[in-house]
Amino acid sequence: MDAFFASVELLSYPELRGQAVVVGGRSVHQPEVLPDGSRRFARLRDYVGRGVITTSTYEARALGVFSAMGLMKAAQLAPDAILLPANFDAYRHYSRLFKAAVAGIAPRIEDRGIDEIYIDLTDIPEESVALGWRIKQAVHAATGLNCSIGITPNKLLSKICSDLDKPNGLTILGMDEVPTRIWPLPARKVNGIGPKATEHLKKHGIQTIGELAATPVDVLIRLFGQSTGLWLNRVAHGIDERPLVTDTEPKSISRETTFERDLHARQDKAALGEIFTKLCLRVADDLKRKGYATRTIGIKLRYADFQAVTRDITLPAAIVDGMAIRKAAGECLKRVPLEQKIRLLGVRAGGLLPISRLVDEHVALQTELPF
DNA sequence: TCTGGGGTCCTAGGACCC
DNA sequence: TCTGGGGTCCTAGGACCC
Repeated sequence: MDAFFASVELLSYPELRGQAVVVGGRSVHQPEVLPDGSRRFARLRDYVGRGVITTSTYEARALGVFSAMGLMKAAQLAPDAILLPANFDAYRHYSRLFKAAVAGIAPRIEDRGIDEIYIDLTDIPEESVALGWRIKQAVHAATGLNCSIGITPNKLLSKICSDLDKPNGLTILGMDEVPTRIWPLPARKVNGIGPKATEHLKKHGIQTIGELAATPVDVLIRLFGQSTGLWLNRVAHGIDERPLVTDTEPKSISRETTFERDLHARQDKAALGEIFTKLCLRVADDLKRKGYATRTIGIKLRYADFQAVTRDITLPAAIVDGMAIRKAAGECLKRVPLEQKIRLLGVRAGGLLPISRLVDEHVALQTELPF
């Protein structure tokens, strides 16, 4: 989906179309409705506090303001940009709508988060351009939103191609076009090559996917290790045999929060304790709502210097209860240094077991009892 | 007042078991 | 007077993605 969060907001605030708009920050900058019915919006320059941009419109991107950028920094680049708070319930609603619209045409879908999917079009007997536009029109009819699509032989190439013609793009690519259309692109465009790998490649004179393809595989293995080296060689040639995955069980459920100001374990003990308990109860609530029990509880701290540490503990039996989570998380907390001030605290539940299966095992156990 | 929140996957070492 | 070879589980950290 194109600039998904911002585009959903524009459905509510059509007068902002064509302007630099960003979504992010803490939710204290709701638009104000004036007596004449018009709305007054917060500007980036008015924002004070921690937070990042989650989405910016293409007009804001033109000013150098992108996702994950700190709001204070973005305010320096685009002080007049409109700032809207995130409204996740609305985004989840439109996410369901667009996925349902696609499923009406092509039911084999892999979820890749709130605003992305892979679609298996293998068995749909329709020419790709027509099919692509039919999907885009169905999505627009259901949501009023635009998306960008790449139709290619595999997930790797489709992901790259979906990005080539944004916004409202449709790119179709065959294997024979990899040298002409993929090789000129920066290696960073490959899903899985992030900032670190990009830097590493650059140090060895590799900038484009073509240069990566031209690098002997044994060189890549020497630089990146066996598995990453082989993988880099394959993706550079456009090869990707990963299947579409239509249903997956979650592996972990977590909640974390960054404080308005850094807190200290001793000076702010009461405040931290309250936040900690709240996080545990929220995780418990999420578990219950989604129907999972957990056997591994973990915590995460981020110190004032942005260094993060994690600790976790695996219990002999699965739990769901909030206070049991709090107790296990408390054990983890004892193993972490607390001299430095803290900016973030998080609680995670791993080793998830669907409660239905847990009950089944319990029943099975009972029926096996000899007495 | 730089740097959110929710995830997945991988690596690597140590414990432990057969 | 020299210490195997698998396998799994647990823990911590880090890269990466949306």
